[in-house]
Amino acid sequence: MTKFAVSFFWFRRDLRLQDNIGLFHALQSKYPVIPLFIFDDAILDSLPKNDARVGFIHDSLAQINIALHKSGSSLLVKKGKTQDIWQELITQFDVKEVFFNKDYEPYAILRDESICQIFENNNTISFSFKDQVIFEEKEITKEDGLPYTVYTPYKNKWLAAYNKETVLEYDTTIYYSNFFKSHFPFPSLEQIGFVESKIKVKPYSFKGITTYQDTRDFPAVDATSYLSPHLRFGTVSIREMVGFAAQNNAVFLSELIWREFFMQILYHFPKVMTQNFKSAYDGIQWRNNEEDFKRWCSGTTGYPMVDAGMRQLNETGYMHNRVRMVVASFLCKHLLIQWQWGEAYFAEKLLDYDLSANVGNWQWAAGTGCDAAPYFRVFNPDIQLKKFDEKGQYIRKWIPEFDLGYGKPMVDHAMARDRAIATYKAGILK
DNA sequence: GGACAATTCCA
DNA sequence: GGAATTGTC
Repeated sequence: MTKFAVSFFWFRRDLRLQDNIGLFHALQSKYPVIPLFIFDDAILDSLPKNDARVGFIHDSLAQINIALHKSGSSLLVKKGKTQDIWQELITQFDVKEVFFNKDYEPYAILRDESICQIFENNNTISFSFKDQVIFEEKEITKEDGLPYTVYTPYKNKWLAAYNKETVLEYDTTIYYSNFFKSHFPFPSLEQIGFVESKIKVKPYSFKGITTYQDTRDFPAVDATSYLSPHLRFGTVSIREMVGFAAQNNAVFLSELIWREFFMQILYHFPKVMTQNFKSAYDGIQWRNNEEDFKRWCSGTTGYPMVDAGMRQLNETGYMHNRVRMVVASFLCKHLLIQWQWGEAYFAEKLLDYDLSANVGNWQWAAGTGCDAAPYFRVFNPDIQLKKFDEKGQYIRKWIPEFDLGYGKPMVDHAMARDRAIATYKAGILK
């Protein structure tokens, strides 16, 4: 039996057809292109069966599949070990070329190296592209070529480089006729081994970007852009969003630059996944009390701002950014629980969970990170509440029993603050 | 005297 | 960012 000579486009965290650089190049291959997604066992095995992010991936793939039907094509969806799937595909098809967009996480880098070895052994040519970011890890560096570890100079360099660059939109639609004609079966979520979650990813809004600097500190005002899960899974193009932010809101743009800042930090310092960026902080004697941690997770600390945030997270997979800072500071400073515990909890719950941003921001809150909050900065959850949710609308939304007499704080603020500063002081190596 | 703003310290 | 201290009406 002769095998079809084909090319593949491999979707990973770029779940869109439009303005997708790897796909744009794939469709100009001289072979028909099979679009592929692999549900990777190495990632899925550790997730709960109702993980909302898997549901979102599945929904996004379904939309891509429907769009492909219009060109007489369809998405090939596989589940298993990525290596095994590719071994199987190269026996089924005469795979001439494979195109994909680069992913910069340590696991992804190793995985892609091992897959590219398979391609090489099969005489398959592979092409990878920068699509997920404006500037990748080695494009914005100090004059001596070393990576930045302080945000502001990184940002200045980033902006200067961006203004010089012409960022194009990659129109893939003109090449749709080069998709491989097919009607691959599309698996249900259950066939992937998951069930639907009550938690859903919301659509993003441009309005949230335009009003960002005026509304971002007030969690009761639902002015959130809800962009983050879409950037995480690539259901929008970063080029489009950066372009819009650059035109409309410099503060929002700055947040998108933080995203790339933390991505390059993770790339150059992969130890930050598990260890303090500042090793001088390794001597801090964390209390790491399990009962305290449970109260934090469940939103029953007795501090309304903290509890409302954790309940919003548990119920929706989102948490307002200001509140993220408050709950993170509370865990690390008031409870003296190491940031890794909070990081793991956010990783499980957040719809927009991204490894680089999660460890970057947790280490920022703990004070252990690069360009982090100073150790003596301890957010006062009650003052934060007064400043940013003056009428108590946010806390009442997530704590319905609030007016029925709310519980006592699990720790006294003044005591916890002094304890945190003293513990850090004693633990930070000179 | 006390309300509130500005300043300084916290490595 | 918060708390203590100092300044101002």
